[in-house]
Amino acid sequence: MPPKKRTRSSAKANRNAGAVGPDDAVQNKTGKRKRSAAENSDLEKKKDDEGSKPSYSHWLMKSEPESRIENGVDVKFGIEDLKALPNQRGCWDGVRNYQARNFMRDMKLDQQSFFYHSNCKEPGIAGLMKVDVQFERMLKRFIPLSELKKHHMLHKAEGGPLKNMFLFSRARLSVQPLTAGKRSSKQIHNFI
DNA sequence: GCCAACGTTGGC
DNA sequence: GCCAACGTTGGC
Repeated sequence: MPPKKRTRSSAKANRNAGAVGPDDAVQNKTGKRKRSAAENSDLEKKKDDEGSKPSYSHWLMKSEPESRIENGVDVKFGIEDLKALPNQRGCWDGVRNYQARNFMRDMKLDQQSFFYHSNCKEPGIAGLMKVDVQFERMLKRFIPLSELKKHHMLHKAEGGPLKNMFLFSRARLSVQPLTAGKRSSKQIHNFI
């Protein structure tokens, strides 16, 4: 098995093939620091929002396809790296942000996730994977960030499935739902 | 490499 | 619980 890799928020790689690993994704290093705002809101959700959570069907996950050394470790993990793993499967670890972690907990097996290349020469969506984490396919055509933004702006103005995108409203969120509801998911899918 | 955005930490 | 300092993210 290839060595475990970590990135900043995006994350990656491949310890236990076939498992999305939200449980160990975010750790409390000391176990005694204060709860973050995100953690608190998480707890509240559990308390009084049970059952009324929106259910998402498609996701977007960011990772860095270009080499960059962080703490002596190369964090590179692009879609080609996932594709190259045994069974084209890996484990998406190293996610530290609590909201991102919570989204990972909402994921269901075999849902689709778009593989976004970030912090690189050509940021954008490169391909598709299944929540498993398994490579599914490359997109017919790479969709650069600029194009995503164009669609997003248009949908915002005229209505459309991409009118709300965490990609543009929440900086630094490495795991995010792409859309809610079956209809809009389908629309998005056709799109791509 | 720069730096704006923003989440986290931790003293108070 | 506030908030300044700090660290990370990620486009450019």
